[in-house]
Amino acid sequence: MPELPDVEGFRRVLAEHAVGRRIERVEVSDPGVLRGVTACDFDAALRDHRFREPGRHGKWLIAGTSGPTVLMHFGMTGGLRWVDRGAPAARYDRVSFVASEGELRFEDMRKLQGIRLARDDDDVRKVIGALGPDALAVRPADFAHLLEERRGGIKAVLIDQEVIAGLGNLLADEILWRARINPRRPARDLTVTEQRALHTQMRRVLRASLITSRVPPRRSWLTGVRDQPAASCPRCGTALRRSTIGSRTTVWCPKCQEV
DNA sequence: TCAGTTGTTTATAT
DNA sequence: AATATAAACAACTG
Repeated sequence: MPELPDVEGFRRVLAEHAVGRRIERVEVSDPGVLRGVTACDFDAALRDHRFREPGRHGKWLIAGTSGPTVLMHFGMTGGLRWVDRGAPAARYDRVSFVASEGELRFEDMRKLQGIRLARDDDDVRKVIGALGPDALAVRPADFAHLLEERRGGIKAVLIDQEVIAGLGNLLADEILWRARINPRRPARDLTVTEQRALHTQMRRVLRASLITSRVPPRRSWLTGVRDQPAASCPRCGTALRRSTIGSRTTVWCPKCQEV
């Protein structure tokens, strides 16, 4: 489910299929995913405009057009597909941007987040401006500085979108496991070596995940074994531990990631 | 029936 | 003030 690599995949769907296409109309089958705008106004604002090259910041997809900008957040279950015109609706299709060559479909089972309409750059900034730098763009020195400013545990800091944008639960656990850092270590207590390791592993995990547009559940990765009933560390074989941090399940290796 | 789910926000507690 | 936790959102799955 959507973390930075997944959203980057959705960005590519838009970039490969929808850029330059004229939006004939927007069909809203469930207005529950539209935030701060009615289906009628949304359609009217976008009609006859063309998609431009899309951007992304953290988990937000920034879909610019020749008119307003569409901001999409996929929550835990959202997705974006390009389909033939008039293709049968999937179970959780909520909004369809109809062009003459095909349709861009926003789907989302749980509707935890949704779609916003930004009428100008200022509207975009209201949403994106609250976020920290994108996880793929942050430089090592800035990364270290961000960690030193925070008092909380390192995992809570990594998934805080106002610190760094794009990391979710799976990515944070995977990155900490690779960097051999305990998720409850205070962020400001990390040594310079640990800060560097964390940044390096963050980039490495993200780059690998971008290829498949998801955190790959390979058995050599924490992500590949974390949901097994008696999961053991792919690196050392020690039984993995589970606990809850920030109300989400955290998995780590008590041997590789000693406090 | 119950617990759990890869995201975010809000209320409450520390 | 900052940090941590739980609940809520909605709709499933095992």
